Parts: sequence; C-alpha cells; structure tokens
Amino acid sequence: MMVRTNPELDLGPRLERLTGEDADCCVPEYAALGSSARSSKGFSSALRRAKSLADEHRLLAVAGVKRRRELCACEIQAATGLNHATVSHHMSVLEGAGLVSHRRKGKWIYYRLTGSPEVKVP
Amino acid sequence: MMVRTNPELDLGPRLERLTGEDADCCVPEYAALGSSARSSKGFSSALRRAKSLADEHRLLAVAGVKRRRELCACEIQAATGLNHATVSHHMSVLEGAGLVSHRRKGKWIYYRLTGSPEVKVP
DNA sequence: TCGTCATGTTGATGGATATCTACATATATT
DNA sequence: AATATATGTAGATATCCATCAACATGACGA
Repeated sequence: MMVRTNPELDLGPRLERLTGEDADCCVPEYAALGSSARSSKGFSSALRRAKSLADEHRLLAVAGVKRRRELCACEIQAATGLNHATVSHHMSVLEGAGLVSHRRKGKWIYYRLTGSPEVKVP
Repeated sequence: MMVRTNPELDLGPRLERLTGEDADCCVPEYAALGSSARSSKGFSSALRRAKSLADEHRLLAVAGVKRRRELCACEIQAATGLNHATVSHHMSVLEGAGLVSHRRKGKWIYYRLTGSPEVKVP
C-alpha cells in the first residue's frame, strides 16, 4: 500500500513541518491569519449579511421580496404570520445589513432588494 | 409634475388593487406566498448555511480555510483565540450545514471547504 | 379635527446559543 | 504500558436576540 499522501492534499512547507521533527501546528502565524481575515475588506459586512439572513422569518421575507419584487410590511406580516412589531424589527435589521431598502406610498411602506440577496465569505 | 408612477415600480394588478377602491393589502394570498417560499427547494438549507456563517468565529474559520485550503482544529483555535471545545462545537455546526468536511491525519483533523462558502436566498 | 389603518419604537421576557470547565477518546511517542 | 498531544462530548452558565404588548407616529378619509 502506498504511503505517499494524495498530491492534492500536499500542502508543501506547512505539511512538511507538521510531519517533520517539530509537529507543533499551533504557531502564532495562525493568530495573524485570524486578524488578517477579520480585518479583510468585507468581513464585517458579510457577517452582518449572514446574521440578517440567519433567521427563518427574515429569510422568508427576503425570499418573498425576491419573488414579488416588492412587498409592503403588512404583506410580509401576512407571509410570516408575525406580529407587526416583529416584522418592523426584522425589516430594520435587513435594511441595516444593506439587503433591502424601502419607499413610502401613502400608508404603506414597500420593501425591495438593494441587490442580489447573498452572502459571500471574503 | 407627473403623477404617473415610475414604470419600474408599477406592479400591475396588485398595485392597481392597492390604489383602487379596496386598499386592503393584507390578503390571505400572502400567507400562501410565505408557505410556498418556506417549503421551496433549498430554503432550509440556505437557512442552516446562513446560521452557520452568522457567527464571527465561524465566519473567521471559514475565511481562514478558504485562504489556506485546509486548516487543522488547533490552527483554527489559534486563528480565533477560542477554547478548543468551542472550536470543536463551531466546526461541527459548519459541517452540519454542509460547508466544511474533515479528514484525519494522525493526531490532527483537517477541515476544508466542501464547495463555495456562500449563501443564496432561494 | 377626529377616527382609523399601517407602521415604528420601547420595554420586558422567554428561548436559543456561544462559551468554558471537566471529562472522555484517539493517536503517537517513549 | 504510560504519557503527551489533539480533539470530541457533556453539562452549566451567561449573553444575545426574537417576540409581543403597549404606546407613539404618520397618512388618509369623514
């Protein structure tokens, strides 16, 4: 049986270090990786977008707006079955994350997508 | 000044009904919209993916794995600064959402992405 | 201007979850 | 076998947040 590792899994220097004399992989280098990724362009934005979609009712609201192009708050309330106060809260979260915007038409406030409702890891 | 609404905002029958004699927009139709979107293909999957990315440390772990192609648990621990038990919990959440998989190599367990780490609203 | 409808805001609360400690399991080394 | 390292699991706790009732605001019509 081959001992050789799958070349696709070969990570070069790091894996060599891991399989070499010093097997300690928890080096300070990875703390830097963390802070670099955390401060990368779009990290906090992606986090807020993910948080805003990480709720069943908010995801439902966004899915509904995506289908109908725009929905007023009371339509979203009917679609979700929630109290109007809760809908208002959810929509402000989505708007704060930049996923939806609103316009007023008389008594109604219509929400629509500001762009493609998706989250990409930076 | 034109009273006509922006044609891009014209929603046809629904908007006509809204501006017509019957201004009630909270019709049962929208409850059906909700249940249809909720049961649509990929809704629960998208929800779990969004939930799994809606945490700073999990998003950081995924971003790190995306950059390095794979990371072992202790490297993720170093990158996040968390307790190892917390890292283990987070990685099982990500794996449960189908975002990462793992392989064992000796004492270490390496995590990698199963695909593109993103969330799309169905 | 008064009443009604649609929506936003505030405050309280229950439930979800991120986190850690302590213990258990797996692998490798001596 | 015994020890050390890496990781998983269980339970406890603290924090976050979704939800609603109550009140406030804004718009329209009588």
